[in-house]
Amino acid sequence: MAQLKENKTEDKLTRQRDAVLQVIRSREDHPTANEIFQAAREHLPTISHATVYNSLRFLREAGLVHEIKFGDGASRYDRETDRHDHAICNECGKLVDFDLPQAADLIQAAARKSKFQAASVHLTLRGICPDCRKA
Amino acid sequence: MAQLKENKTEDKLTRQRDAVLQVIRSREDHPTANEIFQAAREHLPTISHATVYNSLRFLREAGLVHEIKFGDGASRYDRETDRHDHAICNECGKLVDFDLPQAADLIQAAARKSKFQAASVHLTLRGICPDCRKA
DNA sequence: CAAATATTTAGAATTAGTCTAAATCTATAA
DNA sequence: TTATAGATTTAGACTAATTCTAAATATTTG
Repeated sequence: MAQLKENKTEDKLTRQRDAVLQVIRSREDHPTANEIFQAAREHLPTISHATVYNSLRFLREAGLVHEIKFGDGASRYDRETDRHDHAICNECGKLVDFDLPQAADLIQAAARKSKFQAASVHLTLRGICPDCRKA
Repeated sequence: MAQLKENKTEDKLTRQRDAVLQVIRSREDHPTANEIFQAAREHLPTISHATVYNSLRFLREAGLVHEIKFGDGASRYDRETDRHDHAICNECGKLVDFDLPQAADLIQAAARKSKFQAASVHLTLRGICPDCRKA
């Protein structure tokens, strides 16, 4: 699963990869691969499905985008790569970023309890978003 | 999404549902729907794919099992239904339960930051599990 | 330029999960 | 007990997300 990068061209930001990155950077929300594919096609009409997935893997491994996987279907992609937490609406599925530094502080305690060597921690709140609460 | 149970037979633990529940209860780990299907067939050879999914939904809504959805493929099912946290190994994908009560305590702060009405919080640690650390 | 390597493409394949319609089961009321 | 209505199960079709494959294209380097 872990791979070293040794080739010269392996770290290139090609036209397709850049188009994918620009789509993600231009959006406040967390688009799915398919939404990114649709948007990228407006600039690069021949870009393929597989290339979007390949580009997303490349950008994720390069640390340029953040992948969010909560079941509920497709992975979503986030331009925010700093550590942060997520809230998910149980009604409409909306996904919102926020940062709770106290969650980050629990990393040592979590490592101790789980016996894992910690890489990152991340808190998920489930509840009702402001819009759904109104409705 | 929320549904009230009003019919007489709707809350019955049928033979198929019970077989699925027993599979989950008999395991320390977190099987996928497909693993549960394979195991349930040993006791109930005619049970179908769809019935396993229907049973899992039923058991989840009844609070008898806990569904865990981290991308990486299929939902996993957990006999532990009390609030708890998860650690996921970045190497081998192993999923381990633990409880960090301090994470539960952050629910109010998380609700305040996200503006959501909170239902639950849950912390996810990513890192390297003890087995992979050895290897 | 030519060879080697990397990337992209289109479409097939895979996997998880849902849907459908027919068959079966269960509870109940005449 | 029998008829029937409602619930459940079944097999298989279907959908959606993602990965794989093999051929075509592009890029780098000697």
